Amino acid sequence: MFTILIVEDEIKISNIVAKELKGWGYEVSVTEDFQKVEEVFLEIQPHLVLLDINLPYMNGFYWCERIRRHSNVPIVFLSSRTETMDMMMALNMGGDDFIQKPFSMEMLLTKIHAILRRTYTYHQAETDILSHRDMTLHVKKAALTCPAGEIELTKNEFRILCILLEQKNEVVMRDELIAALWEDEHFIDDNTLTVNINRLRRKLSEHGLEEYIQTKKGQGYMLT
Amino acid sequence: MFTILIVEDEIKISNIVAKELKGWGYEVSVTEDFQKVEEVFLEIQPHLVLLDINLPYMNGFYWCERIRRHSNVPIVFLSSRTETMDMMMALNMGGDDFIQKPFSMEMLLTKIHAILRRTYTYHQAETDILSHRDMTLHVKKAALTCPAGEIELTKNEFRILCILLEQKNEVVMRDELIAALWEDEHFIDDNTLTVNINRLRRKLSEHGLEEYIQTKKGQGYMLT
DNA sequence: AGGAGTTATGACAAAAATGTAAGCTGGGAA
DNA sequence: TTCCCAGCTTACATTTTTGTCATAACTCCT
Repeated sequence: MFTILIVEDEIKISNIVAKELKGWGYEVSVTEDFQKVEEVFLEIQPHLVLLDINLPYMNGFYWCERIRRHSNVPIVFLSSRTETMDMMMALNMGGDDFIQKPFSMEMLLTKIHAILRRTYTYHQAETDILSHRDMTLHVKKAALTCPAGEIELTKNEFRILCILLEQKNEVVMRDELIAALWEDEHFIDDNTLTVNINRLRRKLSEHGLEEYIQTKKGQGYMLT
Repeated sequence: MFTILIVEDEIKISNIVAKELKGWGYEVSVTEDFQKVEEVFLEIQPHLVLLDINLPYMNGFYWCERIRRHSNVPIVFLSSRTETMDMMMALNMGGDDFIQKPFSMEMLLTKIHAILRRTYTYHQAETDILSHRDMTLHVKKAALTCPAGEIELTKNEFRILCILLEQKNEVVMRDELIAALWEDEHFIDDNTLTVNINRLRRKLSEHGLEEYIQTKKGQGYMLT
């Protein structure tokens, strides 16, 4: 469940917003005690911050800057100022969106939803995945999928493929691979890498992924 | 460097925008051939899509929906329609932002920048590392480090730890773990999971990480 | 305390992964 | 052509990993 922190001095507004958000299943904390924004923030570790710009003690930009020193939590600014400058400043300081008062609750919800989705839902799925042509590596499963099905990878195969995928369309030096796989064990047979590449290639071929790993003679390997 | 795909039928506009974006160091592709949006998309694999809503062949919503079947790339809608409904629809369909024409180039750049930051910059460092207390899992190396040094993990240990780390401070059900590790092999011994947890625990203990994995009886396991 | 249900542990055999050695290939240089 | 060298392939022994079983330990009831 998502937790949202509202930093707003107009209690009338924060009450309405908090109630509405709670109705949609969010957990909501409100603070008007601006001296304590950071304490509250650390305590509840919100998934998103709704931050009014016009605050009595220090303005929203100040708190945004403070929050950004330690956290990448999404920040949505609220403001009755309509100047474009404010809006751009908010975004340039690390804010994620800007909503002008008065706003419709529906719009607020939609924007919050979109940002939470972008921040938490999408990314999680995306970063676990490295793909290239017909193969998809599910990093956190250490398994590969292709049109022919799932391919189980050993630790070595997984590591090699990760490195190649991270630098696809670039040559990865043999040395770099050896360093990455065997760290300090410098007594490793140079041919060991070749054998491991061979085994990976075979496993790919067996599942219809042929000639994915290309040899760059005298240098290393490359995915194409 | 970031690649941006512009899908826009008014060439006047796309030219101006493309030129401006290029000036800021983005790589830009433009398409007005809407039959081929998907081909172009797959070919260039953009980091962000600028999508006009009012397109002659199929509208922007349609393409958004098509793109979202395969990709979570950020999508920013452009539209001369100002109705709130359009804007909300755009966000609800998986869009990330909505810009009304006519727009200032500055505003467009600011928004694009904010979204790219949210999508790619913030999380990058965080994603291949999962950590908890004294242990750090380097996801793409399938290896764990702790004050005592590096801990080699087997495939099963790695998978279990990934799942626990992704949901740290939450109980992970035994069923969930079994499903994640053995997918369809429903003839797996239920105790097999216990044994694997046991082995993982032992390996952690041997490196000074004791009592990290807590048993929640009748439910599953939890990292604390 | 007794008993049922759940989790932990140790042992073991089967399967998989890994490093190394020995010989092979194929293309470029002499 | 012949030779050389980087990389490839096959084979094999060793080490790891893995699933299962049998048994122990624990927890929560009554």
